[in-house]
Amino acid sequence: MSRELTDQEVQRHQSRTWLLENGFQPYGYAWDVTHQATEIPALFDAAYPEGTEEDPAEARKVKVSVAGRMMTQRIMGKAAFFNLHDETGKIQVYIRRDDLPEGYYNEVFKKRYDLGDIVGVSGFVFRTKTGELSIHAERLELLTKTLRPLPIVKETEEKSYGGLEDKELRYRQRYADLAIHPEVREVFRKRSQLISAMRRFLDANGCLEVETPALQPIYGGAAARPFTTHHNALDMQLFMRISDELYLKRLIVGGYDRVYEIAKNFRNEGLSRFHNPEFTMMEVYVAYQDYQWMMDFVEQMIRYIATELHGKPEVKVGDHQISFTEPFKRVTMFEAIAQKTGHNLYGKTRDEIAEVAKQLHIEVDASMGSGKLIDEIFGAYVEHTLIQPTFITDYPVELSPLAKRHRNDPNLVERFELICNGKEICNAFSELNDPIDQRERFESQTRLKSGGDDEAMMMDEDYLRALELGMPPTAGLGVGIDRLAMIMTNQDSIRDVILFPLLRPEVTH
RNA sequence: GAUCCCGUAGCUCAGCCGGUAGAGCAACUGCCUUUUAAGCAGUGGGUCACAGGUUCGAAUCCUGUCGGGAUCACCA
Repeated sequence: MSRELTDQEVQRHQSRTWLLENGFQPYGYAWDVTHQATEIPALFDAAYPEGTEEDPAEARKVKVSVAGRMMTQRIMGKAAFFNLHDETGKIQVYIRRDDLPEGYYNEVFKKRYDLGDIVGVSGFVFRTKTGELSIHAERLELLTKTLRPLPIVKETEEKSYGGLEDKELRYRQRYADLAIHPEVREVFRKRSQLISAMRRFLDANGCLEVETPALQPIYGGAAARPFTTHHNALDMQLFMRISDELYLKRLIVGGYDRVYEIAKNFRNEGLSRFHNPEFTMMEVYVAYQDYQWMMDFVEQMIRYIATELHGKPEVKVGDHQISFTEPFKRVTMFEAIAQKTGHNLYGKTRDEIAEVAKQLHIEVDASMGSGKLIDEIFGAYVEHTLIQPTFITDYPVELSPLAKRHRNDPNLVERFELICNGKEICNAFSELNDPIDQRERFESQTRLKSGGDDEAMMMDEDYLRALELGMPPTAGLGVGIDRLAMIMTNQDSIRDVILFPLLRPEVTH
């Protein structure tokens, strides 16, 4: 594939060739980085206590060596300034013709360096006339020649200019987005910190991190359509996991009392600002506990994570200040619906509930059971109104084929979801460990499947065999990491918390 | 999958009641040894997403395609 180069690219290619032909390495091997940009002010302040900064005898004593991209430059004849951006921030560099080897400033720096190039600088730290802390370069080396122009961001105190606004380019060329937008790098740094905080919390609570198959012969653990693939050597159909739930519970049967996995799940469904076909889910299973215990556990975990990320158990999301401080509200699904719609559906028959749904302008068709209807009403009238973290508890049994029946009502299960900023971020239940009940639930799922519900679960005989060996009472929890990351980083699209979101293939004309 | 909006220079955008493309930054050539959106003088750069149609003439109007965004539906 060949492509017409733009004039700026042609010039950069020519510079690369010139450098090679004149004994300069356009792609260096290493640079001894002693400091990062944001460390330099403190270093300088420590070296020059009040009043000693102006003393000429004291000058040139703070030596640093840094590396990064040259992002803006101001050339003034025989001297120049540029801003060097590294992972942590930026620092201004001052270079003078007479400090560099003969000819380097005019022939190499001025003619062959371009914005975006990665350079190494070493020298001493000083303060310019206008007060900006800068590095007076004693050595300057080109470490990586860029062959394409990088969008340059210029900024004043109040405003920044340029940058990449095109969402498509930012997602497709995330490297460019990250390279020029420190705030985007910060979002993904926060995501990483979120996951490591979660891991610390789980580890500290005696949970064992495990790995289970992503390629599964039988998929299960959620209601979703899978991706299908094929193993050649075994000539076998495999599914990309939609959940790791059934494997983790096998490990509980095996005698590990607390296990968790941070897993990529794959669901063959539509894309939206809340859905990416592959997404990250943390699931944890704790033996000898129930969903009430799990509510306390997840509440502590979320509070811990928020505090680790923001220094306090609060976060601003859009126009809302969300607090994880107080005990989270706990409301049953029926109470929540009654509060928002005025209809108490508890104990009502399927047809009575369908009548209410119609009054509430929800499309009802004959295949919808009472559980489905209740879920629809909840989705339409309640979920988006729950901004502060709220536990919704006690779901209809037909929505939850892997959850244990409620101890006080066999039509319900002991399940909760944590809703925050109008979206579900956790789902948990007391795990069903009666193999006979589980078999019946699978069978009713199988009937749904043959009735055309392609999201219904498959019968999993091996999982039933495991339950027949005895699984202790267990509480299980799933946390949507991407959704949680959206809240913790104040992003309103899942694509802004996934480094490389799925897009249609790029077409080149 | 449905509806609406968007696609113009490397980047950000203007032009869109039809007359053959513009600005700022970036680039190039000069001048300038403490600038900071550096400045001053000059120069180049576009199959206006793609393909058709209407028209004497289309970036502009119409149709289709591709890509993206938003909303809706299913799901976390």
